[in-house]
Amino acid sequence: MQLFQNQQIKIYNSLSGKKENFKPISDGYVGMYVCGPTVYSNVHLGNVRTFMSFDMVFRYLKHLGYKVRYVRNITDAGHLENDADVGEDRIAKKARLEEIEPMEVVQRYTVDFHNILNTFNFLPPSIEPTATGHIIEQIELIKTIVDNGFAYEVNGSVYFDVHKFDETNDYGKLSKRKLEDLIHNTRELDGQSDKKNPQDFALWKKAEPQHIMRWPSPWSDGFPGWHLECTAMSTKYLGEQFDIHGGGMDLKFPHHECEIAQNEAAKGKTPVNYWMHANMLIMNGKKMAKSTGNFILPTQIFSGENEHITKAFSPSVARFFMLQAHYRSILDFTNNGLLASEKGFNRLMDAVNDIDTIKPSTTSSFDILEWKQKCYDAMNDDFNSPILIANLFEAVKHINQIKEGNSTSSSEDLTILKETMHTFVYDILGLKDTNNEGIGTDKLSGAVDLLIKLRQEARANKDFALSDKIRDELADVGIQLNDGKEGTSFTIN
RNA sequence: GGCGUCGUGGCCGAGUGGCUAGGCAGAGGUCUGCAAAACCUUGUACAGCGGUUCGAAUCCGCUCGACGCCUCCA
Repeated sequence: MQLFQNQQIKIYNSLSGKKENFKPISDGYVGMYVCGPTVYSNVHLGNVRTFMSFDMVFRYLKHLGYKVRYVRNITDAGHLENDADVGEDRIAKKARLEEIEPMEVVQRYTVDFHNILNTFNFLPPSIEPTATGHIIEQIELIKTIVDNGFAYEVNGSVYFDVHKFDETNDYGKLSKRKLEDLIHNTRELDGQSDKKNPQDFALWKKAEPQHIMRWPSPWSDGFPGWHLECTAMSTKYLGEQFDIHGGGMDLKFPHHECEIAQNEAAKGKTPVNYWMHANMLIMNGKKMAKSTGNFILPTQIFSGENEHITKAFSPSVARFFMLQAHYRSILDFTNNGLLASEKGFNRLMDAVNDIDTIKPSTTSSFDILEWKQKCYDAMNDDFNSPILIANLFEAVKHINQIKEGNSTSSSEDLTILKETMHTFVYDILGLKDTNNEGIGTDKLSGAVDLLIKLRQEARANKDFALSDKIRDELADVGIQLNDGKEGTSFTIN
């Protein structure tokens, strides 16, 4: 394994609001935690974007030679739909509606989540813990927080005392909120509340009699608060302090803020060195969210069956589309954007494939090492994939110019070019050449090659009726012939 | 109402105190029997109004607009 740890990465840290030089706690090792999905329905594309951003981070850190422990949880304990003390949790609600066990809901959508991520060519995380598998750790954590005086029990439920905490610590440092402002702006919710203050959040909730997902605890039969699981699991697998914590921008407050508070209250330490937040994917200018119905499912993109798109797109095209925007920017999902990305993606892949057919020269007209460093520089600058992609297109242009005889490359440089392109395109961006999959590996290419030969003969005999018939009918079944200087090749659409 | 992010050429989308982002579309060209595909060439944009500066689209202030969070949410 080649090491590239001399590359200095800068990460935008949400906590400081600045780009900071990345320095892991232990040299050569990185601990990264990312908040995973609540598995109560199919993941939509917005969810995927967040996880894709961190998949790219994971891939790049690994490429640099870091030993990365990447923990991404599955939230399979239901949490309430609102902050009132009564109400149904999302998983239980789904279970009731579909007349199945809550754990069937969890299983169904966990499998769906994994399938979708596999289709998008995600690397699996190192550990994928579930909330329900860590109830004991969560109860222990609550006990510690209570012992430290930062939580109180009321009627079998335990709440985090935000006001008490804020006397000695800084509640709101991540989301740049002041408790003072929160007091004035917290909405009054219906229902009786046991909380001392509306800003307090639940660590443990006593279950109503009909609540199915419940566990025994010193306080009541109940279930843990939502913010708790991430603290319990990140601490267990990454330690009380670790390097990177990621998640969607919408989790910054209250979820991540509460995680910090829980850690500080329990361990007296601030848990995370670098907080990273991926921005939202929007559609039609509005946030993609299950709760509003404004969303698109990955399977609809692959099939084209959604009113917002005119055709199907491959997973790699969708991936490429999302990586063309920086992870901290809001990205608007549009059909035109996908269409543009698809063409660009195909051009990129064609060029990567063409490297093998290039004839080397004795000299190079392109500074390959400088270009390679520019690729690293882009990624080092807070994982700037759009700049990286711009650089990759510079190489595409170079490759095409060589083919045209307007540029040259030595064979050593070609080797570096190919290696670097493969590294960034396949290993780091995680793209796959889906369009040309299957070509040359089955009997199809032999058959098409025969048709190409027959068409060549027809053309030589000036039998254009026949040659055009072959061309057009192949096009009808999705095989496109490409006439070039070196003969005719084909692509499958 | 509070906090925060943002407003870039036809579209998408980077970045920066003075020097080309990139992709798509458009235009011109090469190739071709004709096409398609491919390739080459081509664009001087940064919401508005003030201010700082030798110089700002980039820094500061205000205005307008969009979005996000403040309640489950990637």
